[in-house]
Amino acid sequence: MEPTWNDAIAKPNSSYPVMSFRGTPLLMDALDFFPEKSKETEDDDDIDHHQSVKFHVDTSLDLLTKNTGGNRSMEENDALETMDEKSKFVALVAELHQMNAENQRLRDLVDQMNNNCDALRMQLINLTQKQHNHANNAEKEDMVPRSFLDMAVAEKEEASQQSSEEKLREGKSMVDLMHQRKSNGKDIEDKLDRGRESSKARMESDQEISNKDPRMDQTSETLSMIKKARVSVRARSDSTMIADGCQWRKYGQKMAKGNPCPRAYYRCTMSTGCPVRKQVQRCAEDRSVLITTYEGQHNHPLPPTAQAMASTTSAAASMLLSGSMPSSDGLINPTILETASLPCSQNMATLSASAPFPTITLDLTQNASNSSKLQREPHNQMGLLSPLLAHNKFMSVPKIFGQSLCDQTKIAGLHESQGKDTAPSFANSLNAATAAITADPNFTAALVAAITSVMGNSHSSTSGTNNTSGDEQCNNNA
DNA sequence: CGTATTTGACCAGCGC
DNA sequence: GCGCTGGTCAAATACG
Repeated sequence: MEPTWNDAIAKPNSSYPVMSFRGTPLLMDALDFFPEKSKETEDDDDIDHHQSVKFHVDTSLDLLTKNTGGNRSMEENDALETMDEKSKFVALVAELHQMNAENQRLRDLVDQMNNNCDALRMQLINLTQKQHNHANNAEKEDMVPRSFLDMAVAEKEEASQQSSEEKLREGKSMVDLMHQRKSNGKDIEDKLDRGRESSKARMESDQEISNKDPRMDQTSETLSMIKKARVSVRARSDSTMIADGCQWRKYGQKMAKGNPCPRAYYRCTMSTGCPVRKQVQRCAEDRSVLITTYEGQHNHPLPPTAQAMASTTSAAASMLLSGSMPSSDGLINPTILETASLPCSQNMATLSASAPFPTITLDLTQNASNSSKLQREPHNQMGLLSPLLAHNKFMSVPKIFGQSLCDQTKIAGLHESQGKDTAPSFANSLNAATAAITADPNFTAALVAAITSVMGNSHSSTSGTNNTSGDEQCNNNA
């Protein structure tokens, strides 16, 4: 059991560095007036620390030896003054130590929170998969005509249960890999490839699984889909791009079918080899609406302003695919999915798992017209957050989406487009997939943060780019 | 001159 | 196989 916030707060580090000659590194950090020198010796052994301590000792001795041979009362006064200054100095140093320790403790807490978040996310994925399995088993018991997906896995269902869970864990480890942003993109690709190979090898070595099993390459398919999973943001903006905190370089522009406005292609330039790309296009119906589609995950640290959108993309991609993870039970075949709106969220979020890439669309334009104040202030879209913020701030976001997801009658249009055999399975799958996405606190918090970020910067030009591309021309023409 | 943008060419996937 | 479309590349161009 990992320590919680309360535990960490209630049990602060008892080894707060105080003024002493123990030679703790924090002492020198706090008093370091030569950071470069300190960095050079930062990785050295304890000998350097002893030398640092000796420096203080020697200084004290120098102060004391300067006044030898003088008047004894003067000596006492100097000693008292020195002692007074030293006590003040000690107090300041102790305060610095406390601030340093507090800073370090907060960093540790953030790390712990991130770890806990990841662990919870994995648990959520696991639970979702188990629910999938239960639903799938119940379906097969109830339904005489099985869907082709069920038929594909029916024979080995019982025997492959364990291997499915192993594959699930494999897939989760792949999702974890996607979150290792400190490694470069090539490393991630290599790890993913190795993971795919090991996953394939594991499945190949599994005598219980037929070579013709359609799930054979589903893990690799899922992984590629994770990389291709997209988050689309619709927002009203007069600028050519929404400000998401990242630096982008335009590498192409195309005229898309059915839209007179060109589509611009950007790639992230905050790090060499960053695989993140985005497409920016104005809506054909309403050219004041800017549609930004993100794809991929950053492989570098992000500024806080970019963290929100990146987290949204990352969480949405991983959770979207985890909800539709076909590796364990073949429950969802994304190619048969179609777009589903979430009416309770007033079409604010749309899950589109249609081929080839699943996409979550965040429609930030729906409520803008409902607010007269917003109409007077076309750039201000904070009103769009009202559906989220009006419900206990961030924490109610999953509930908002969850309610819509629980009402399967609201995706009736999907049932019409699907066969009778596949519709219930699809509805359950979509429900579970979207529930997994929207129940993820990381995603929902990131979603709200991203929306806030976008809204706060929608009227400003995006950092790193200042293009006058065709979409702006299109907007001007419109 | 270095960097960013533009834009036509090229490629892959898909449907017919 | 062919055409269409989306996506990417890279040379040319613009800009600071």
